[in-house]
Amino acid sequence: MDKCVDERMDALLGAKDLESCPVRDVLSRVSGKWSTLLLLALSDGPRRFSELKRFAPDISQRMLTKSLTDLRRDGYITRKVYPTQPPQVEYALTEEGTSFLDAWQGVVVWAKENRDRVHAARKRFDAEIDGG
Amino acid sequence: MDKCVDERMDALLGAKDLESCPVRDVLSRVSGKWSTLLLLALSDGPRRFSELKRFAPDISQRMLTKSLTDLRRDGYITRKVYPTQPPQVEYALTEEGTSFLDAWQGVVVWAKENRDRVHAARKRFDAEIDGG
DNA sequence: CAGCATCCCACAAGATACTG
DNA sequence: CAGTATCTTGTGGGATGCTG
Repeated sequence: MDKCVDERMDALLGAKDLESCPVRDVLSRVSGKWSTLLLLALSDGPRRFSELKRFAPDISQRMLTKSLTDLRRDGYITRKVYPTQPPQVEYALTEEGTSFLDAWQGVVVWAKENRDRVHAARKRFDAEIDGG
Repeated sequence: MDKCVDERMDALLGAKDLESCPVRDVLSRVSGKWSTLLLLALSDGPRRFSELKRFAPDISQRMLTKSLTDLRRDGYITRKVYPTQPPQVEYALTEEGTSFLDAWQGVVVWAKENRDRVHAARKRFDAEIDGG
């Protein structure tokens, strides 16, 4: 069902050679509330669990763990355990994660450049509604 | 609260001159299940409500209406009503919508190019879990 | 320190029925 | 045809407490 959506999505993009859900499938992992932020947090280099938590204090521990696991599962980051006492765990971007971030930057830059336009549009729209 | 997240996000991107939530705020509108698909559907030219519905048969009418309204509110698309009987309504990309799609294409292309890698990573990860 | 388990809630999204 | 209104459900995410 979602499959056919992606087929149409692909049709629009010029690639007809698909057999299952290419785009939505991949992007779903990265569309969560914290995923891209965590990838960005790792873009200067490896970070420990507690460093990431400090970086995003408003993330719940549950979601930090979950997001990191999901990103790891899809190959965006690695996890290295140092058998110290207490234990240390270090997360780092893979090449896949780095190349994704490159693509993602385009969207982030767009969002920043067009933020005012978007807000203006919202204001206009809401005013119209009020006006009648 | 989300504000500081965006500040950190921006810090990572090198822009410190912010005062509220620039990135997440803008992207939230476009992170829905249907938004980008509908924008893509409009990329060949204007489409009527029923055409969009046919393009994505698995969208509910409620979500089609809602997504189109949201996109319109943020200035990505326009809505033109032709006073015929029965009525016709035509949706079209704005320049803002078009330029967003340009940025978005980068991510879509990445997703398609890296789909196999992502799947392979998932398989590896799940196998490890099983193995112990 | 770096998690996992459990409970809970808000909100995105679907289903269905009705209207100008 | 192009919606609106209402009810319901699924799930992303938060809060809290416990462990190696």
